[in-house]
Amino acid sequence: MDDLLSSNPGELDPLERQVVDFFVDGVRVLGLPRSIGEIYGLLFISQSALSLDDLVQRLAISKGSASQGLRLLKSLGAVREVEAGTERRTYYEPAVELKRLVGGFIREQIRPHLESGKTKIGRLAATAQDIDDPARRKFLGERVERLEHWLRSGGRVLPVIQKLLGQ
Amino acid sequence: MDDLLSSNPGELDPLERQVVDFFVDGVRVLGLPRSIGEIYGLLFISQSALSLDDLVQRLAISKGSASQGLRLLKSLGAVREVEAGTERRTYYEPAVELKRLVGGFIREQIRPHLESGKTKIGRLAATAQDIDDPARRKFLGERVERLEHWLRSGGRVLPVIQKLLGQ
DNA sequence: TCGCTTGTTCATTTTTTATTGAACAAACGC
DNA sequence: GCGTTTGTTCAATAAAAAATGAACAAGCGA
Repeated sequence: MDDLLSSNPGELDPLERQVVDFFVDGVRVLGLPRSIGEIYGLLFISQSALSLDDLVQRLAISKGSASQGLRLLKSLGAVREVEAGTERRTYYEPAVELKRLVGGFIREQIRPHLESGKTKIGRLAATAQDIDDPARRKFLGERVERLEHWLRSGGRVLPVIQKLLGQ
Repeated sequence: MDDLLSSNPGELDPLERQVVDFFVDGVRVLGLPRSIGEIYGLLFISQSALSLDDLVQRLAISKGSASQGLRLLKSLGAVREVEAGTERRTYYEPAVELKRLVGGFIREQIRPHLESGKTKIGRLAATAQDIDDPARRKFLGERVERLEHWLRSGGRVLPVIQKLLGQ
């Protein structure tokens, strides 16, 4: 029951393979699993939206991987569900605007770490206060300040990045 | 043969533990192995430079890990060897300037990926040219352009990041 | 209600990545 | 030369992360 442009059989053609591999490499740099790159890559190069089952068949991955991968990609704002009038199953298409992709990554993967880092440094500062030896305590205070400076800098840079990529 | 401030026995004190754990978490975000965080963390919180053997003993890691970890950290410019007048063994101290750390990470871990990405997109563009169907070819051309745009944007943002963190 | 389709969850298995440690090299003094 | 110290390499092992797939829900129509 193939329609004209999508729903191919089991294998990827060479160009699709090339694109998928490109994204597999790309997401590894970001510390994300390969299935994420495969899914996004295939969506990126497909002219029509794909269903979870399309992804399972074309990429030869499990339903579990496809489901989890789509969830993460949705949380990053990297794929959206497409309105399919009368269809029951949902179809997905990629977000291709750099601004959105970077924004989602920063929001979901970077900011939470900056936040928890801030908390940990707070605890660290408290521990450092309790050190008896004054010279040691002074040194630790400097180091803690250094960490705080790092985080502040990080927090200031992120919006600039987003602004620069924003169009 | 302990001297006054360094060369402690086998274990880390609670504050050292806290700092080391902080960096272990930190480097995981960057996709680096935990031993990297342990080594850098201990150096960061130590008032005197440490030798490879100090790291092995204090962190209870193998000589192999310490050696490889130091190599990576040196390549990132995150630790430097300290001049030890008459000593035979070499001692290491951390680089704590954000500029240097970020610069090293970009140079060693980001730029190479941007470069290889550029190459791959070139090959992709070539493959896309050979597609027969004109509509499909047009679509692929647009996607390739999109990728090229992403990489150009990335290349433009990196220097800005470095500049903003540069002091 | 049942049966069928679509999608999610999570314990187990597989794959990937990091760590270990033994063998090796290099540098030094004697 | 030899013995000792310091550090590196890399094949084998251990640890961590991702993928699988079976069991489970949720939605829908008959």
